[in-house]
Amino acid sequence: MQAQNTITQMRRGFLEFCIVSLLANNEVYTAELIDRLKKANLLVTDGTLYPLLNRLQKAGLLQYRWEESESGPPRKYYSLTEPGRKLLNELDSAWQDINESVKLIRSGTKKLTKVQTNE
Amino acid sequence: MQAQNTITQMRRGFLEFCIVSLLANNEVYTAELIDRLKKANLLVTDGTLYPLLNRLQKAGLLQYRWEESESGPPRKYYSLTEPGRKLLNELDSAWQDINESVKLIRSGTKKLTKVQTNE
DNA sequence: GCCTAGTACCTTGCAGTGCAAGGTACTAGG
DNA sequence: CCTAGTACCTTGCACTGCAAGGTACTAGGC
Repeated sequence: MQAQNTITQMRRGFLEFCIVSLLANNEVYTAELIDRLKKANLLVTDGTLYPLLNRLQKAGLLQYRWEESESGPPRKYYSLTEPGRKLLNELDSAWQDINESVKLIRSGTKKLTKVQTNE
Repeated sequence: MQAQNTITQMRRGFLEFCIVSLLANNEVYTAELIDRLKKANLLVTDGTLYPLLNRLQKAGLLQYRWEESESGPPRKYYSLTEPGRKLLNELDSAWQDINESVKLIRSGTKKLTKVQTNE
């Protein structure tokens, strides 16, 4: 599966961007995050998420707070720190830049693609 | 540099997408590709590009043709194969999907971010 | 013929990531 | 106790971008 592999690569990095975005306004715990990402058509497993969250937390970008649950073990509610907010802004810019680049490249392509695939 | 690292991740996959896009209409050789990517603000080194092109070629997505140069060694001009064109379409869809997802997530974020950063 | 500079192609090794699989620990109910 | 459900975490694999270093062709000076 060539395409699938590339698409996985595409989603790299955005995942982090999306997560930081989702944490920008709410305290959220992992299962909730997975759920929200799924609603935006980004399928992620917890084996992906936990290392990512831990990494961001150790880097000082996230903070967490334990809260007990009535239906199981306690939950870790994450939220952004001030540096995390700064990162979010940087990623937002980067995202817009990349978007711009892709637009630029794609715009020069589409017209000619049509002609060529016509053959 | 946390942000820089993430941004590198972000560009993963897109690079492949951009390259396939650039090859959609023209035969291009490596140095030319680097140049065009640079014009779209995507800085890439040849150490990144050669393995990528070789990989795509071995997967049957690209084909190449040697052409002699007047100012040095011969050049390898790449172009898309039919499966490569198919990949381009798939990546295009994936790109739009991701774009949609990010929009969805970001739209829910921005409003509240403003309020919160106001603190 | 030999040397240097310029161009083009390619390989190796490192650091970083997503993900599947497997593991620990808490709660509730029989 | 034992099972089921939930939540958190770790390990190992495959893959990638990139810096650094290498090979090979041409042209021009001597």
